[in-house]
Amino acid sequence: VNAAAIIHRSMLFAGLSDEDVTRIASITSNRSFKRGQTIFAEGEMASAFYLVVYGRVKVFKVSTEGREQVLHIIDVSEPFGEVPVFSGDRFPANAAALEDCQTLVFPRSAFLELLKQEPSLAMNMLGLLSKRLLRFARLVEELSLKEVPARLASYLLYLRDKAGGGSEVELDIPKNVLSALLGSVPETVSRVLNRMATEGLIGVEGRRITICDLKGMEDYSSGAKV
Amino acid sequence: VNAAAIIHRSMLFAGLSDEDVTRIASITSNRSFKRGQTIFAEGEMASAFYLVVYGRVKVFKVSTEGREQVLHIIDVSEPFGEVPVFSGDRFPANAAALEDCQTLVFPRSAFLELLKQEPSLAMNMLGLLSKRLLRFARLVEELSLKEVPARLASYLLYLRDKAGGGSEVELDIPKNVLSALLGSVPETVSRVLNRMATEGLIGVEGRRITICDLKGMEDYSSGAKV
DNA sequence: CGGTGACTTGACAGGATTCAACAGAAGTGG
DNA sequence: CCACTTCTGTTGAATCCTGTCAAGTCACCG
Repeated sequence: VNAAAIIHRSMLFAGLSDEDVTRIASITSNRSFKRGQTIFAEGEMASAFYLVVYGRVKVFKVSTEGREQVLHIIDVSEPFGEVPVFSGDRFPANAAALEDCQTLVFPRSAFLELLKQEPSLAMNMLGLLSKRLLRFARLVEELSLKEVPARLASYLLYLRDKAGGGSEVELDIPKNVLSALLGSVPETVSRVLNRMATEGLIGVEGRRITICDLKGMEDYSSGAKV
Repeated sequence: VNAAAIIHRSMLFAGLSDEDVTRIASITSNRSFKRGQTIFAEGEMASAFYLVVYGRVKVFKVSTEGREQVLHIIDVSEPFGEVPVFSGDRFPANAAALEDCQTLVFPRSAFLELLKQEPSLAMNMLGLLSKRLLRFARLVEELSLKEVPARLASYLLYLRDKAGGGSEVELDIPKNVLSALLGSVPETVSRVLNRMATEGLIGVEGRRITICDLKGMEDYSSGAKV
């Protein structure tokens, strides 16, 4: 696979010259993972971060009883595991492959070198971390202040936005991963989906969901009681 | 108040020359707030971020029903409201003064200028945002995967660490703010505190708390059922 | 002294997890 | 190609944590 092409496509390295990109590509190596495989575990020493070449990755925490909370779903051309590059030296969460996937590995020290030489790369990284903070702030808000139906409605509306705004959306992840992303369990998500369907808000056929009552869903997602 | 002195003391501007510090100080202005006063509200356009000179600030989200979730307690010499400098242009949360306090205001554009000229400032900011991400990751974990007693135990142990490790800790915030920080309500926190006391884990006298059974508290904070 | 805010306690209700059982789908291997 | 296991998803019943409502105490301040 062409490392330079992927680097070029990622937001993190946007605006850099071709020359820079090849220099960046030269410090990376490749690692592939099979579906379900652990990429790194919480508490492990971190000497590098990753960029997804193809496939998707989940970043998650695990409770003592084994329940998972997904923090991020990482898509193609997005980086993950970058926090310990700047703070702490261990991964603060786990990462595992949602599908067979390939990653580019950026060694910490070499990347820090690059950062110092390339101010616009630092700015890109600041933008990336800020976006992550925005995401987390929303996640905290939903976990603490909203109930499961509101979180689910938010996610469906988010999918709708991402798809460009039709009335049909398709779940991009299995429902057990979805439930872990919403901070719940598969049973509850299944029930809520059912309830929304009987209330006429949505139609459900497997992973394909039709949003019938957009306004109703927006009310749900804002946390209004029904 | 001497802006340069506060800037010097903050982690964000660590390692910069005196010359740089005076230049930085020159772009700031002062704003004071009374206890309880709103500093900024979620959704407001953000043209600047803040640094606490004295007093403390809470950064928080509010639900439609009015319940609060505290995201951060900002101490002296710490910055807040810095996310929209790099991503989005509106504050993602609210900020209010916990006590009468004074802040230094950093206009966005002038600060971005400085960042480009001073690579080590960018590195400091990357470290800061990463620490915030670590904090958020823990917060999400606790909200989603642990119950209130575990969160409270974690916080008490955190206070103990901060105080240097005795058996006596003093709550640094009122209990209603504490409950909003733990993602709960005053009633529940009061009850849990009571339960821990009757179980002999802690002693409670107003805001002064004695940790009697350190191991027991650590078990609690890890989420182990009792 | 009236009043506001911090804190506590009791009763109650309700959302959500847990446990258990099951149906399909998917992937494996002989 | 089919039997078998594994994973995904669903449904029902019971339990429990936790938030809500209501009332009341205590301390502090104008």
